[in-house]
Amino acid sequence: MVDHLEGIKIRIAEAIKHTFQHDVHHADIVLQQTKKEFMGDYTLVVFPFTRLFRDKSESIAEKIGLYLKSHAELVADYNVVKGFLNLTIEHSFWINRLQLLRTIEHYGQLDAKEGKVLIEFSSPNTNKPLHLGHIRNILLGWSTSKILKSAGYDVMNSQIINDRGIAICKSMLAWQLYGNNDTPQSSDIKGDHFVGKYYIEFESRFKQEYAKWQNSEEGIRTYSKDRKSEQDEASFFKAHKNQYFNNNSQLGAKAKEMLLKWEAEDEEIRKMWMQMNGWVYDGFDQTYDALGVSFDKLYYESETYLLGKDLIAQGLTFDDFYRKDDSSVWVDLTDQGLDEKILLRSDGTSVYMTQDLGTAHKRYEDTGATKMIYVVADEQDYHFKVLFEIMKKLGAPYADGLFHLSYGMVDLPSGRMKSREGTVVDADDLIAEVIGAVRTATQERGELVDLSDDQRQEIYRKIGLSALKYFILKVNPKKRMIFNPEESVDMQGQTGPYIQNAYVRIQSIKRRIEHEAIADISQYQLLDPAEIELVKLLIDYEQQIDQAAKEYDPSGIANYAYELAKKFHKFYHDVRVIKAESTAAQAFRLMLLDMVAIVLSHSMDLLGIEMPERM
RNA sequence: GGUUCCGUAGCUCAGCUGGAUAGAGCAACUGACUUCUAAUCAGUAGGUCCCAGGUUCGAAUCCUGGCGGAAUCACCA
Repeated sequence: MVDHLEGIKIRIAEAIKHTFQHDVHHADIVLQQTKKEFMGDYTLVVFPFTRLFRDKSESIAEKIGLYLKSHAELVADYNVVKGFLNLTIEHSFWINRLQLLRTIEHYGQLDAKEGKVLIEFSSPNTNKPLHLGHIRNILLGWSTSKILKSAGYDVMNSQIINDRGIAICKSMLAWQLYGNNDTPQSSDIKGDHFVGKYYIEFESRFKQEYAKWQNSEEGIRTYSKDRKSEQDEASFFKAHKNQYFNNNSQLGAKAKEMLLKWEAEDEEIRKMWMQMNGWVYDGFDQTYDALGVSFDKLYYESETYLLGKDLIAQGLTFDDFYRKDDSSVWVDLTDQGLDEKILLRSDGTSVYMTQDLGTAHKRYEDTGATKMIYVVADEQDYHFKVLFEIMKKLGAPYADGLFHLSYGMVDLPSGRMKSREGTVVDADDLIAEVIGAVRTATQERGELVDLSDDQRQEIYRKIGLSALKYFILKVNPKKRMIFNPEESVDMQGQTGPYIQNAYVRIQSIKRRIEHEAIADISQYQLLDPAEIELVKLLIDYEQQIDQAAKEYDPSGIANYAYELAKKFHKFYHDVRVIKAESTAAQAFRLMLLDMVAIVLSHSMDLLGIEMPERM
């Protein structure tokens, strides 16, 4: 990664050395973009120097500025406002930079870095289809993975599929009881939706059963016996639901029996389980495909849920791990401001944490990854703090490379998504809707009429997904976000389609220019402000990637891509390319547009967004 | 109650390790298409950066304490 401003910084360090006899390393000098209400390109803030140089800020700025103007060929002019030294850079600098960028083979691909990274995202349960919450997770995971690759890491995408447990047994049971041997094929329903249908079926049958029980003798007796004072009937039965499921429910008993049979590897149950999960995977694959994401390594909970016990056995030889009288195993994390945490139940069975410890270790053994990123919603912040802390106590070699990419929940304008109230936004529906909205909008505009139907569909798909993905990724991950379905299909303003439109406009210009640009670009001297703005952004790109990778935050890239598109649209409005005033100007602009298109496309690719050639 | 996260324009969001008069988009209003695609551009209006202290030449940003919202604090996953 080159620091394009290094030349200027070296001169500033030199100016300081010469004028104030102080050694400042040029890499420590921070230049910021000059605010647009002032004259200049970059600004040096000199306030920090006042004490060091025993001089007034204006005077320091003036002296450095004067030195630069006479000694630094890149600095065309300067002005001082209070403690701010604003530097105007020679136009030749921008031309040089652009030419340099154009020679870089894969601009945006940073130097290879040490260490293998494994990133886990999506990680669904197999009892129902993916929804909007998964979409945020998947987009964040995919984009972060892309960004890390671009920053030079060797990255593997992974997910752990929660394919076992009581939830899938509910779906299986309902299918067994009420399914009439239907299949996704026979009923023409996508596999994951098909299985989800039976999960809902179970829940609704269970609800009926429970309601009936509440009015039975036993139900009434339980209520009057176990209710807390001032607890009304509705809230009592709401709280009692789990207990009912475990102790009284016939459906509950059957589901639990099925789970036990599954654990005992009952042949018939395992067969049904494989069949139903197979349907779900077919469905998931379609959704992943539609979103344009893929995984390198899959883990299944059914294969990992027993892991971790060995690690805990080892842990018992360390401080802070101990066995209680009832033979349950605990770890004491109070020295880290956390609690004591159970790792093995008194009957020797494992808990969620046990499994996660084991899985992390297995992944390290499988892949050698020393950085592992978990893309999981912020409701599990505490869990991961504890997990990572235990790993440290166990002395795992990858313990310092563990990172929880915690993100906020997705709310609807009406509030939280609730499956019980049917407000969950289905992933497949959403994808179909955004593409449909684009189709309608494009047809209204009357564009693309000369293309084949297939070509048009492909463009609708790219635009629709860009609207959806950009809408989600532009928000800082750790913030809870409000997803407004209407705004998510907006195509104007700060949106994916706006950025795509910039790219499309460039392609359109290039299609209209037949000849190769042969003119000497350095003959072009009087750059338009819009052109300078573009070069400034372009030379900043790798810095943006580096930062996004350090912070595991795609929103920075999303905002950058928007800024670049915005500056381009301004350029497009202000400056002619095809009817440029000179051949040198045109050659410069074509080179500039090539770079802008490359960076727009690359940055959007980091977000998992494809560019259409027309729209 | 403990811990963590969030609080910026009517709405959705930027604001990098502290820097100039806090920025975008949407919505509202006004202009610009015989011009390289108007999914665009230019402009108007819109602010107690939750509140109060503190650190600093300088605080939306850092610290402390409040207020409001969310999550979590299971021998659930």
